[in-house]
Amino acid sequence: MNHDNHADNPLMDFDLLRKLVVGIGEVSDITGVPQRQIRYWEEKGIIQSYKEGEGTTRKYDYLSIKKILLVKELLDDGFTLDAAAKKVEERMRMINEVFQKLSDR
Amino acid sequence: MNHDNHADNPLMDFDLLRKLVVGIGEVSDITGVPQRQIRYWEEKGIIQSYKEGEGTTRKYDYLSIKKILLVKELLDDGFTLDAAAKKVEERMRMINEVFQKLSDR
DNA sequence: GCATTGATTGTAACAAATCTACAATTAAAG
DNA sequence: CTTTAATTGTAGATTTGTTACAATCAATGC
Repeated sequence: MNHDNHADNPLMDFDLLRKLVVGIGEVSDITGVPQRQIRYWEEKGIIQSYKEGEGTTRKYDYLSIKKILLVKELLDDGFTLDAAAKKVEERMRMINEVFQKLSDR
Repeated sequence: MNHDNHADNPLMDFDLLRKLVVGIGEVSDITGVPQRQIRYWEEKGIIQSYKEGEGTTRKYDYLSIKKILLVKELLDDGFTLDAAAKKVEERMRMINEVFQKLSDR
C-alpha cells in the first residue's frame, strides 16, 4: 500500500535525512573546521558524534553539522568556546524541536 | 548581513543537504543494497557517484541514494536491471526538477 | 616577567573503510 | 547446455579515521 513513500516528496524525506550520516573528513570539508578541532570540541562535550559499532569511526548527522557550524560562527564572533557552547545549546533546543515536529509530519 | 542563513530553517537548508555526501558503506546501510552491488550498478552506468579527488573514495548525495532506493524497489517488483534503470531515469528527472526549484528558493 | 589556563595543533602507530581487478556463481532464456 | 544478465567473492593495496601523548600559542592574573 505504501511501497513508495520516498521519491514523491524530496523536500520532506526526513527519514532519509536522519540516516544521512557522514564521516569526520566530510564534516571537516563541509564546515571548514579541522578534524582535529572537531575531535577536541567533542572531548569537551560540546559536539557529539556516535559510532555504529565497537571500535569504528565517528558519524555525524545533519543536526550535528549544524551545531558545528553554529559554534564556529560564534567563535568567529569572539565568544569563548564555553560561551559559544552555552549559546548553541539553546539554539539547538529550538532547532531540534522544529525538526521533530516536521519529521513527525 | 546574512551571517546566519543556516539554523533558522532546518527544513530548507538545501545548501547543507547538497553537501551531505556519504560513503558507500553508509549508502549500503541506508538502502540495504550491498556495496558490491552498488558498484556494479555504477559500472553499468545506472548509478553515479563522484570522487572528491584523484584516487579517493566514492561519495553519494541525497539524490543518488534516492535513485538507488528506486532501482531496488523496481527490481523487487520484478523488472530487469535495464528496465528498472530506464524507468528510474524518468522518475529522477522529475525529482531533480522539483529539487532544483525548491533549492532555488 | 612568567606561570596558569583555555584553545588549538602535530604526529606516530595502529585500525577501519574503501578501492580495483580478477574470477566465480547463479538463474533464466533460447 | 550454452549464452547472457546479474550478482557475489576476495586479495592486496590505498585512503580515511582512531587514540594517546605532547607541543604551541595567546590572554589573563599575579
